[in-house]
Amino acid sequence: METTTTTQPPIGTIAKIGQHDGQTVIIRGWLYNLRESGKLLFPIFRDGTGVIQGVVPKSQVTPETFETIKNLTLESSVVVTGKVRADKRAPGGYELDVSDVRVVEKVPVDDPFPISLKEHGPDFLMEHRHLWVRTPRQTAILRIRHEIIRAARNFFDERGFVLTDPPILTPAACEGTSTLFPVNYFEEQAYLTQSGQLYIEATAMALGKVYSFGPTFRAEKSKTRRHLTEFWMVEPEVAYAQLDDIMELAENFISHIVQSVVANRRDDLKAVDRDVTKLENIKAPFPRITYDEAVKRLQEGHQKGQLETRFEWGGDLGSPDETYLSSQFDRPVMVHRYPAKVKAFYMEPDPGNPELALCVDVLAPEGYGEIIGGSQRIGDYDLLLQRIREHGLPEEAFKWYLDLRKYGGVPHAGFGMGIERAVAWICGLEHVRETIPFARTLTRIYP
RNA sequence: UCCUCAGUAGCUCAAUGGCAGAGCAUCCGGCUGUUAACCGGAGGGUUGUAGGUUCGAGUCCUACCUGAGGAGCCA
Repeated sequence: METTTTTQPPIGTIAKIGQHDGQTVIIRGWLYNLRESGKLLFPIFRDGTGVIQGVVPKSQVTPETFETIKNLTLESSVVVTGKVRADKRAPGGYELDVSDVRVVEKVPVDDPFPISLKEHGPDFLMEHRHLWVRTPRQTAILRIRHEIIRAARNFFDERGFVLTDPPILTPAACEGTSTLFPVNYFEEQAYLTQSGQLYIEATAMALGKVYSFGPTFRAEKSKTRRHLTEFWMVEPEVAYAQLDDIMELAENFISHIVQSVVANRRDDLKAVDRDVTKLENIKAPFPRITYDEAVKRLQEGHQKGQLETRFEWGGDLGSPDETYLSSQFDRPVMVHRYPAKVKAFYMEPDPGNPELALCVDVLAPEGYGEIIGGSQRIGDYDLLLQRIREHGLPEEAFKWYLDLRKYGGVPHAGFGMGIERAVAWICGLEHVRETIPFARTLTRIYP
C-alpha cells in the first residue's frame, strides 16, 4: 500500500488569519453567504472566530471544485483550503484564494437554512435560537458575555475571594416572596433558588471573602425587555465588610469588567454598534447619592414635567424613576440607604436612622436600570429573628441562617450583579433575551 | 394580574368593505470584484381560530388563541 507523504497545510482560524498571510491554510467552518458574478464566485466562510470572503475564479480551480462551490447551500459545513491574501477591499483585511473545498454536510436545497441575511421578527428568531446564535451579531454578543464573566471571576480571584457554589435546589424562599419555581423533591416541596446569598453568607464566615456565580430563577410574571425567568448572578460576600466597603468593591468591579471588555473585545463591540467612548468613561469612583437625595431629584423631575407621577418618600424606585436618575450621570450611579420597609429582611439598619437600611443599588447609565443590589447584613441574632417574624417567614427554615449569628456573627456585606443586564448595558442591546445563549422568559422555554 | 399594540406566502411587510400583492429567500437563466451584490424569469396563500354583520370581509363586530413591550415586582 502506498503512503501519502504530501504535507497538509496548517489549520488556521479566521480571527488570526493575518498570521498566515501569503500561506495556504485550511479553514474548518460553514458557508455564511455566497455571491457570484458569472465565472467568479465569492463564498463567505465563517468558523466561529470570524468571517472571511473566498475568491474563486473559474479559470483557477477544477470544474468540479467550481461546481461544488457554486451549488453550495448556506450554512453547509465545509473544510476549505486556500491561500491567504491581504486585500484592502476586504472588511477583515484578508481574503482567501480558494483552491479546494470539502463539503462535510450539505444543507438540503429544498429545506434551506431558515435565518436569512435579511431582517426577522423577534418571535421567529427566538423560535430558531439554536440557529440564530450562528449569526455575526449574536456570536459577538456571546463573546462579550464570555469576557464579562471571565473578567468578573478574574476580579475576585485576584483579590483572594474563594468561589463557593450555593445550591440550586432550596428548601424555602431566600427572600420570602412567592416568585419561586416549585420542584417535587422526592415528594417534598422544594424550590429553585432565587439567590445564593444566604448560603454564601455561611461560606463567608468560613473563608472570609467568597463569591458565587450561578443561575437563579424567578417565577415573576414580568414580560419586559429586562426580565428573564432564569438568569445568572455573580455575588460576592465579605466578612467584616460594611456598606462603604462593598460600595467601593462594586464600583471597582464594574470598572474592571467594562475596561476588560473595551480592551479585549473591541471588534465585537463594533459588531453590535456600541458607542465605545461611553464605555471608556466607566471608571471608578462612581457618583453616590442617598435615597433621600434621589427622592429630591425625582420630585424635581416631576416638577419639570419629566416624570409622570410625583415620587413620595418611602416607596421603592420604579423603572421610570431609575431611568430618570441614571440619565443624569455618565457612569453608574450608586443609590444607598433606602427605607428598610421596601428592602429585604436581612439588611442592617442604619445606626444614624434605623428607618433606613444599609443597602445600595447600582443603576447603569442609558436607562438600563438596576444591575447591582447589595447591602450590609444584619449581625445581631435577636434583630434578625425579629425581622424573620415580622416578614412572616418560616422560622424553622431559617434556623441555620440564624446560627450564623449565634456562632461568631460579624458585620458582613455583599452584593449581586445580574449578568444579563450587565451584558445588555455593555453591548447596548434592546433586550436581555439576546444576552444569554438560550433565554427563558415568561412565554418561552423552547428551544 | 392590568394596560396598549400586533397576527396576510418560508421571512419582513402592503392591500378605501369590491380580482390576494411586493421585497427577500428558494429554483432556472445572465454577469470576472461582488459587499444584506445586481439584472431577467418561475413556483409559492384555509389572511391566527370560531362565530356574526353584509350582495360581498384580509378589512367591520364579538369571543378566544398566540406574540410583542409597558406597569407592578425585580437583577
